Amino acid sequence: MSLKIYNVLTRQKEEFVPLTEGKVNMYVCGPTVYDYSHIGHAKTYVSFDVVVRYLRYIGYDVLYVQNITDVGHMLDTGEDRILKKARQLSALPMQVVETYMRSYFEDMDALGVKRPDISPRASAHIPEQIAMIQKLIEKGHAYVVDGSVYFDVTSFPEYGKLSGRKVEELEEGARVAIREEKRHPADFALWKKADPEHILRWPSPWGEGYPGWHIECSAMATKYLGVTFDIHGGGIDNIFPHNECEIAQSEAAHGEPFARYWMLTGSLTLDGVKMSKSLGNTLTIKDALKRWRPEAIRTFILSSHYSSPIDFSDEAVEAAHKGWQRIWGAVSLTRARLRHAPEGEADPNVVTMLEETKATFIEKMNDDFNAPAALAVLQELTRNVNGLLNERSDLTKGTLAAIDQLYRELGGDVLGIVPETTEASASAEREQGLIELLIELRAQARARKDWATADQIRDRLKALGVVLEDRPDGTTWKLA
RNA sequence: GGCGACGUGGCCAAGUGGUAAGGCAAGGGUCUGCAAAACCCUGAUCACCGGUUCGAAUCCGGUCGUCGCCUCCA
Repeated sequence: MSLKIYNVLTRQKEEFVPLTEGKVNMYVCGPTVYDYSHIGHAKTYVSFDVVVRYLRYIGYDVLYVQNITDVGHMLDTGEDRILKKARQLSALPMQVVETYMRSYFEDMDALGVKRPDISPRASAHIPEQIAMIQKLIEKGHAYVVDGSVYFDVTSFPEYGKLSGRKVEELEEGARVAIREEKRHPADFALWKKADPEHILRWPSPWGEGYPGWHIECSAMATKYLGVTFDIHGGGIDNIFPHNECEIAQSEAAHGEPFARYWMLTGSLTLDGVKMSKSLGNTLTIKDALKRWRPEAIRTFILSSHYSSPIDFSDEAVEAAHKGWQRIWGAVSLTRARLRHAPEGEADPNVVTMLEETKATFIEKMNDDFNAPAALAVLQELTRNVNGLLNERSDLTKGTLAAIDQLYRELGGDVLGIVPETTEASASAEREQGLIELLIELRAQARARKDWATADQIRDRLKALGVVLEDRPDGTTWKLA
């Protein structure tokens, strides 16, 4: 069975056939780095992280480009977001950019999001953007007015094909254009003339200015992925005008299709309402990570399809966390048992079960990256594994290693919710030794039915965050 | 006002024509010194109305409701 992707451009689920066999060129709109990243960013980039991980898992050579917007993104007041923040902090614009870009990568690293292969910055690609604008002017798709350049939407009949909007409708509902110099209210800026106080500025054929917001993505995607490439991703909230403008600029400039498959992620609300600065209900990734481990947040995000909107709430994340703990418990126990298991080949029956699990998992992911269904497969695997762990004391190293390996692939490599190492192996050797010593002493106490001592050890360790569980084959421990 | 999405058991959520995955919560049970964990068992006819069909959660029409976009947003 082959991979199918819901293509927003055609509003259909289509078989995925890359331009070049075995290779995927992919672009995802990145953040504008003017503040700390919030959990909405987490939803989008974790979603695409799993897309990239899966494409690689099934053998594609993926080139993943995600921009960093550090100039050109205007507020509706016409003010540059970066400049506004810089003024608030009395800092240089590039200090602001540097601060929040580093913060963004920190957050993504913490969430287990693999870094893009290229993270191009808009401010580092001014010449490419200018060249593209010039091409658009030459081809009659853009016009210059007093040092600024605008894209002429009437010159591109397909404008609106992604979002389903029509220029005529836009005109009706459009607010009074702030810049009267535009010929059509829907025309958008490619290049803006810099006012004297605007310090983010570059020389151009039209005078000192700065690029519009949309042109960077077109210019950088083209530079690194080619005129036509395979997948373009982003949040659904950018479908208009941003994504629409990208298509218009690129296809008008090159006369070739831009991205072939468009994948857009659903938005995230917080306790039922959209996050917004004015309501003050934003939750940064850093704050979320103080409450939940990254795997819990990833599991929560992957519990709904990437294209669905999700609502972030304590209860929902907590439920996802519990579900994750069940999987992680089975993985930890498998690895613990592996250390003392008898040598031997893998049990053929278990191997068959694992193969079926893997096949089903792939089937689900092939269906437009259905992570929630894939997660359910992992849960069923976990039920089977826990059953084996409970009932069979004779599991060999081969069997246990095969189980561990499947979790590493599906839960680790693809979904990124199964860590490489368990707490036991990750923690310091001395600490491990101390815990095991206490477990031994407690076992002796239990043997002589000294429950007071046994419980004291367990309770004290629990207070320190070390949870003991007595099983038929011995006591295991894990970090809470 | 325009465009679009959605409405599945207490909660979250898969499932797009053949009699409803999974997780969380709840109840019962097994195991256990106790606990924890795990395992087993128990529950929905899919917002409502009408239509198409041998047959629909799944297609069509309508009603109600929720949300997103249309202006900056991942």
